[in-house]
Amino acid sequence: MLPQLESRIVAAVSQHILIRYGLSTPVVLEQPRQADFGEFALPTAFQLARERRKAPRAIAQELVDELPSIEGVRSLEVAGNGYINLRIDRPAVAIAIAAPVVPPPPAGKVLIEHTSINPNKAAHIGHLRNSILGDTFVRMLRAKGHQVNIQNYIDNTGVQVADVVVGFHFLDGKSLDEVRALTLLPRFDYLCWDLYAKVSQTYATDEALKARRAETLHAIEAGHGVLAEMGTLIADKVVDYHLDTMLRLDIQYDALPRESEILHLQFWAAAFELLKQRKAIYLETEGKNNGCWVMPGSAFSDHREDEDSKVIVRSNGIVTYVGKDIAYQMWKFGLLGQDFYYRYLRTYPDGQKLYVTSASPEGATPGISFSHNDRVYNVIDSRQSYLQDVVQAGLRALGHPKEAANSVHFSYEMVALTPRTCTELGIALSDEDRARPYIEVSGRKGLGVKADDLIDKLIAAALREVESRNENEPSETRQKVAEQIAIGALRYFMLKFTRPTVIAFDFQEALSFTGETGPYIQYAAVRAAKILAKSTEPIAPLPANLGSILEDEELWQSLLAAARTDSALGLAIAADEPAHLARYAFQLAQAYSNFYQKYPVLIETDPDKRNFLLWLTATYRAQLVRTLGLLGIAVPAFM
RNA sequence: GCGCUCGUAGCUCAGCUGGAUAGAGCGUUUGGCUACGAACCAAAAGGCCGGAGGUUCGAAUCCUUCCGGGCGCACCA
Repeated sequence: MLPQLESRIVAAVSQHILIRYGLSTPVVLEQPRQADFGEFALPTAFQLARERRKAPRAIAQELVDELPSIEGVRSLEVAGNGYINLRIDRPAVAIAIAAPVVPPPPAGKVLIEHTSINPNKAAHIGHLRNSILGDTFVRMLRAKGHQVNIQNYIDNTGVQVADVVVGFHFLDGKSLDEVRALTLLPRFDYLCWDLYAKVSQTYATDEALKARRAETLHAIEAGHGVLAEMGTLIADKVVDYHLDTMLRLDIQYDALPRESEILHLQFWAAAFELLKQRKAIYLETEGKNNGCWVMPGSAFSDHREDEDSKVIVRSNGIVTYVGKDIAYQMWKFGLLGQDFYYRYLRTYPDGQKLYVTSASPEGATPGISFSHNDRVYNVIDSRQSYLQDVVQAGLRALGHPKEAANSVHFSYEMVALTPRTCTELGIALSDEDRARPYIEVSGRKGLGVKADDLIDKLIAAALREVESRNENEPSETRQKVAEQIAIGALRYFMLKFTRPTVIAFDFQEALSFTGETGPYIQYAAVRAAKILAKSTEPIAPLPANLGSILEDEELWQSLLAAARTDSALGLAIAADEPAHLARYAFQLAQAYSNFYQKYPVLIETDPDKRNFLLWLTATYRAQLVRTLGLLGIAVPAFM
């Protein structure tokens, strides 16, 4: 494949520069702006110009004259004011592309935490962005040979669960049994969605109810009594719904670490001792934080003065959220000296087993651990970057700079709603809000789009299209195809924006299946499959001599476009940016659509050329399927 | 106030470690289906890359500064 050739060129040029000039200038290979410039371009002469104090063009000429020949490279030429353009040996590359994908060498053990939705209400579109980003990055890393384990953290003892318990018990006067009965009704997660909004709004006017919140939270943290039981019941059921919702998007997990176990196994106590020993935190004896254990601001920021230190343990002795997070992060790297027990929870349709943490060995599956990772990605929205900085600083202060450096906050911006979509949802907006580019969603206000509602809506829209185009297909297969298209549309929509971009969600835009969308890419793969299915002849291996076929510039460019998947994957991983791969998928589909239009395959009369076109169609098909697979998007049987 | 982040075509966004004439989708205008299925293709119009300085052979990209959005700076999670 192409990457081998690329690294061969880079190696040859670097070595030459080292020998000839004694410089270890990093060599970069670019794609020329215009196709007829060649396959690759080297801007190396510009870099050397500075050190050699010589005109770039003269250096480029010197390089071209003196560079030894490189296998697979046909010619070098100086262009512009110092570029070196490379033309490669086309038939050799074509044949290399046809070679099977070599499995990557085993890489390090990686943990990715994503989803991590508060288990007190249904998932919404913002959560979908998190899960889709995380899941896609998992697929990308696995394709590169990493052993990845996927964690979905469950904060089942936090205030948000407490709020819903308050709602059922104190606001609606429900007993434990009554709540248990409710959990068995359909869409219990939607019921909680509404109740959570109701409770949050009632707090504003009802001080007595607000006092119940602290009481409930303490009961849940302690882990016994009716309130705690109710909390467990609610959280477990809502998590079940979240797992089902995510499974619709083909998103799975290996383990669900729960806050309740972090409390009961006293992870924090172990971390606290280590933090004190290493003097990473100290007991404040004056000022507003008097009596608290704090981390000095200088530990996590160059800009912060000491008065901005972060409280880790409150003056009443109770640890803060960040404190627990430091302990959890230590566990991820195996630095805590203890582990969870793991209880079997469910088996996914593909046979993959899911485990949930447990506080005792009873009922636990022995011999399992998800700790001791080399690298950790936390997929958490960018609003929490300050806290993630503190967690990282904690590791550094404990004397683990390597682990701190391998802690990645895989941050992303929120998903908001366009004013138009708010209006469609029946949400009243002020004139001020209507003028804004987007409106932030809010669980407390019940303002948002539920994930399952959106998926249902997408499926319905896709089904209408599928039915109008495929009258003869049975309804079950049409339903299945509509689901694949809907998921493709949703996943691509969430992936095409880079992480720091706020997505202003708009129904009209999300429900569109034309242009730069998942279905466009799926459609390209389906069309390729259709040609291959209709062709009655087997595809012969490419001959060494392809004659004049590859001299057709457009055909050659088309072939080249189909060969860049590995490069695109590598760049996307290096940049921690799934959007790069998503964009590549779209470009690949565009290149294929263009080829499809321009080169009718089955009616081609020259048998050699027909075979080549068939071969290229199969190559495109394989690359499209593979790239879509990395994005978690299936290719339907028809569209 | 401090920190982070963004400002690119009418709209929504790409632009990887600075590199050749700044790209795509939508929208607009025009052309292409007796079909390897048009969820498509081709073409056109549309840009002082927020402003001003600087570094460089070269800046949308790096630095400084200003302007304008967003987010974060709890003994909440």
